[in-house]
Amino acid sequence: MAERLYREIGENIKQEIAKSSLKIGDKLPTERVYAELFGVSRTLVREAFIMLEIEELIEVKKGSGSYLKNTLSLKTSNKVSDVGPFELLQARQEIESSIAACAAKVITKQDLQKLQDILDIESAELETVEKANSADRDFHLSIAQSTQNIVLLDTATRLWDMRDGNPMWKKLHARIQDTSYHDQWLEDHKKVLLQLRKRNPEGARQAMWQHLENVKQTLFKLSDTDAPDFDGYLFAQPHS
Amino acid sequence: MAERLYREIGENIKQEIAKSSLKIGDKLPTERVYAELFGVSRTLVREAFIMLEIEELIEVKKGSGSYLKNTLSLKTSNKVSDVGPFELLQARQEIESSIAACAAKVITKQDLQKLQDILDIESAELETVEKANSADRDFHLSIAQSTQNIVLLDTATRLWDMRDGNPMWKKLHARIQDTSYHDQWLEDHKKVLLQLRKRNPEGARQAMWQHLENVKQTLFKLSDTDAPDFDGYLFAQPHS
DNA sequence: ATCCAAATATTGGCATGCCAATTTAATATT
DNA sequence: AATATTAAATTGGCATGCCAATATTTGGAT
Repeated sequence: MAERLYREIGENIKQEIAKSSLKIGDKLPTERVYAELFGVSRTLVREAFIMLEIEELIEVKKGSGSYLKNTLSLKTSNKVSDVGPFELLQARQEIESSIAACAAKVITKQDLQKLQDILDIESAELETVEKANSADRDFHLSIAQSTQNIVLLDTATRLWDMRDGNPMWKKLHARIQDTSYHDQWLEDHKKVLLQLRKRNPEGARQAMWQHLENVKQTLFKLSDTDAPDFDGYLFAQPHS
Repeated sequence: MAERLYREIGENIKQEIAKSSLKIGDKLPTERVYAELFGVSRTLVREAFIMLEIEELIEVKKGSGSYLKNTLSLKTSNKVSDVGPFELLQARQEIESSIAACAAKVITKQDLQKLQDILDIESAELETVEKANSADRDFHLSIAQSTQNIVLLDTATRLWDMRDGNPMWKKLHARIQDTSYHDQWLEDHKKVLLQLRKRNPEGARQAMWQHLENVKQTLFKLSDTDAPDFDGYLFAQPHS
């Protein structure tokens, strides 16, 4: 695996911590103890400790010892980069439906007009996949922008852009362009906009929820026909 | 400051990278170069490199060198980092209440026990501000973790950590420790946990919403007594 | 017996030095 | 001259050893 050793040591230490019943604030075994336990030098353990410290799992105090600070990061490899499309969509469903509800409360006429313009583009200009994709993104992020909350916009943007980092998504996306689920989603978008026009928070939440539910279902069907490639990404099924 | 040296070295290296016009993929100066530059041992620089590697800023290759991987983390002040406490809390209210609702559907007994443990710590151990703050963070993020969705956990973590980058928050936070709003919030937390126990999504959503509403109101009052310092941060008032 | 101070032990901080992987330069081979 | 082979230099990997901060024990004074 050609991985740097301190990472392996760090992961091992995480597991040791998880196995033991250490509580937050408790003192960890010393570097020397782990060094002997794993049969490596203390330097390496120290580096692993630095890793855990950066991950805010422990706190290191000179002359005293190291202390458990946080039990969250224990689950190995919290890498967000290689998260599956379904897990990502699940998160987007939760967050974006809330954003839609929030937007419904404060959306301006200009924002509504902008969304309408985007819908017009989506209706007409289905030429290329990129165009459609870009319009789709515009629609979702414009709603986030309508909340007038930079943090919400930033969060939505971040979630959307996570797709691009994942190779699985491209496969799924390639299949989407063949069929015309765009029509379904266009209808979804219209429903969302309608609720936003009515300034109905719960209606907007529900409409956005349903939209992303439809997207999930569509992707699920697609992945079903291409099952082998998507092994390991199905664990994060919608749980409702 | 009493900060570990490798952190300081790491920050210095970040600045050096920022000053120089290195692009992604470019080779960094060697550990030995930095060691001589800063007048420390290579071990220390190596530790700083590990820090940057954990932060996904660089990639270290044995025998070859270290390479710039990501320039995003360099920006100490991302556009969102200097957002006001109220705008941030508003966003957290929207998102974390949804997360709570989501968690209520799938939370395990272990997760519930863990939350109870955290509450116990919050109840008893109000010694230092850091402890209380750490427990608070643990409570909120543990709920996010209970959703078993890494993206949601990542999002919640990101939102929480935005506080630390903002100087305004520290001022507010300094005032909070004086008074005992902790009791109020502890009660809020208990209510949230109760709804999670009942596995009542809408109850959990409401409880978390109310909790963050209370936090907002508290901060608003505090900032009111210290009005001049918070000019420019009040634009993002709760809009409901 | 209690308390305080000094001695001792423990623990992380850090520098030095040698090893292994890789890259680069030199040299041989065609 | 081009290419393959080999030697040298570069670079990160890691262990050892001593230093400094903290914690613990000891012993004497009251």
